[in-house]
Amino acid sequence: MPYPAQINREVILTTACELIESEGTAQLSLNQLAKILGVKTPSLYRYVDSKTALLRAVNEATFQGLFAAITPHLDTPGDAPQRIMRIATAYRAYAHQHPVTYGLAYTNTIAELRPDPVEQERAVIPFQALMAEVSGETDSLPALRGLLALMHGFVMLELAGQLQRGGDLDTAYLQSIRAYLAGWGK
Amino acid sequence: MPYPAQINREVILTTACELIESEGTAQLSLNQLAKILGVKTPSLYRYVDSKTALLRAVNEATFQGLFAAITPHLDTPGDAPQRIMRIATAYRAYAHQHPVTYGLAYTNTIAELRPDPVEQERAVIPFQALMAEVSGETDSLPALRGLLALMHGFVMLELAGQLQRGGDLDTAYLQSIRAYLAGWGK
DNA sequence: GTTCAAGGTTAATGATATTAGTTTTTGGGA
DNA sequence: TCCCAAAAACTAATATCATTAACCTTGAAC
Repeated sequence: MPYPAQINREVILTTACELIESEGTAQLSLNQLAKILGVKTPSLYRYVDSKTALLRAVNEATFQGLFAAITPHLDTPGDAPQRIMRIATAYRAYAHQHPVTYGLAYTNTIAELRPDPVEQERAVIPFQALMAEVSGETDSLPALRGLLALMHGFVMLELAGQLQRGGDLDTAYLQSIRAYLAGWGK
Repeated sequence: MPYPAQINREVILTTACELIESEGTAQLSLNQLAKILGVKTPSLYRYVDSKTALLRAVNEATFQGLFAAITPHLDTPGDAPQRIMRIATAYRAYAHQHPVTYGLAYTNTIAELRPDPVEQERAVIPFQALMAEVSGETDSLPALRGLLALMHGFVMLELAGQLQRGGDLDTAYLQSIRAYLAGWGK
């Protein structure tokens, strides 16, 4: 391997994530990214097809991180609602730890930035089995979708600064999910 | 009034909305916008401070449109859950009719594009009173937040192409909200 | 030491938002 | 009727992007 590489795809991706998280998505330019990595801008194109492809990779990493954060809570002690509450808590915690990249990943305005939706849906199947314990098998898919919607929607409204009228958001989140599960349990 | 204006802020805004909705947010450039309006790009700056300000105005219009679409259902016949279901249906319908601008409005990745959050929260107060009929006064704020989260989250996941495993999304949406309301009603 | 290909650089292109300075238009006052 | 002031447009220029093409640089293998 002549000419040892100064950078690689991995470091580009993690640096991009950090940069986005600290400066905001709009501030991410390949110029700035290259400067931080100590390299000229066109060099990045040896590892990344385009800025769009880079952002899509960032989004894929976000989803992987998110699922890595919540999956361990699938097989924990307690009944289904208890485990779902733990998953919901971990879900929100992850979003709070990575607010900008989380928001970017779930931003639908640019279709090219979306990871493969089929892959996405597949990762969620184990959670459907858990939800089935609450809603019954028949309704497990719509029940899961509502749960995902509730978690995602709450977190997004929070991150968008739209839940600022006071009150404890932690308990509001848990209360809402508990109510949702109770409603399906009937 | 010397030199009658060829454009005005209003037509810039509506054209921008149309352009975003038809071509996607990323495709909106001031050049293209100016060309459609039959004017050179710098002329836009007489009416709009910056592209960011224009997008914020688009978002404000989106929120106004959304609330205009759901508010009429506040005072309709039936009990509170029935009225909330009508509101939820109208909410989702609006998002489906304006998918791109709805997504843009709720995209938190760029803080400068957000309309005044205080204003936002104020607009939602009448709905809290309705929610109180289901949850009781004490819990009306968290219960409302969960409802908004559920509606918004569901719609966003839909628009982001993340609910593609089949099944009837219309009934999944309504079922989930019904379950949520039932859970609070206990 | 020559070769060769991976990795990096320089230079250039076209699009972008934005600003400064200039020109065009026209209604109201002379 | 003519002029003029100011509103509203325009031209020109700048800086920053992402991206591409063409050219160097390195160092391991022969």
